[in-house]
Amino acid sequence: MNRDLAPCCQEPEVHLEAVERVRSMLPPDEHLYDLAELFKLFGDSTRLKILYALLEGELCVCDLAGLMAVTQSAVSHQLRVLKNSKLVKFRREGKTIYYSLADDHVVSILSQGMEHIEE
Amino acid sequence: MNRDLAPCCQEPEVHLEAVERVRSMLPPDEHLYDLAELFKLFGDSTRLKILYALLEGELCVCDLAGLMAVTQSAVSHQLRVLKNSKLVKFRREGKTIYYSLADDHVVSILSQGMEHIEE
DNA sequence: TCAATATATGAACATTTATTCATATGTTAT
DNA sequence: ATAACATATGAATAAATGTTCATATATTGA
Repeated sequence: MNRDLAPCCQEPEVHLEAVERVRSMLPPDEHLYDLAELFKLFGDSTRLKILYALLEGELCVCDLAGLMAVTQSAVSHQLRVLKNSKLVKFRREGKTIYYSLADDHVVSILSQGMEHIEE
Repeated sequence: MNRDLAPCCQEPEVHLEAVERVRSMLPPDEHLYDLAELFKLFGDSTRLKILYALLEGELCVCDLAGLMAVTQSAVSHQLRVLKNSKLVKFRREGKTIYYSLADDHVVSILSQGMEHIEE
């Protein structure tokens, strides 16, 4: 890693001030990495559909699979991803497992994104 | 919630009501697909860093490359992605090309995500 | 116990995606 | 026109990711 690399290719002085200001305000790399991981979760239409479906309330795996015309296995795999990331939670009732949203932020993130789309 | 009901897989009638309600409220597939594409843009730490850097104002490609210790080529490729998606815009000044955010929504989407991370 | 049902999971496969390298394009100054 | 510089881009490579298939686990009821 070249931390003290010249800001601008051959004439460092030029944008040095702006670059240093930006550098000091950038979130730490670790945060950026986590944030990317979060957005990645929303970056798949299967997972998005699951999240949107769960906005209305809890649903079981079969409900979700039927709703979105996707294999039970595919839904299950994606639910695991969402579960591991603490975006959904679940409760068991006999053989059935009901999933629901675990985090209010999900709603606001979805809304912000959709607002942008609907322009 | 009145979930004192039987499993769904083999007896579709059971959660049928809930499923139908959800189905009627789901955004159209095309929207979901577009939304996934949007979030995918935020789902890479290189692109995230570019967007965060541009929050402070316009920067040229070399500024960005230097700032984030990444190849000029890599930055350029990602800038093209962001440009094609209308998240950044650019202006030319001689040999230098300055990039800046093209959309206010970028800020709010980033904020929402970061809020979630910082818990 | 065994069969049936709901869900989870591992492995394989196909697809997407980000980076690198080499080179091309476009701009300016000489 | 040529050299130098800033940026863009195509091809290749490697890594990550989503789905499918087959099978495993867990729960219930006979």
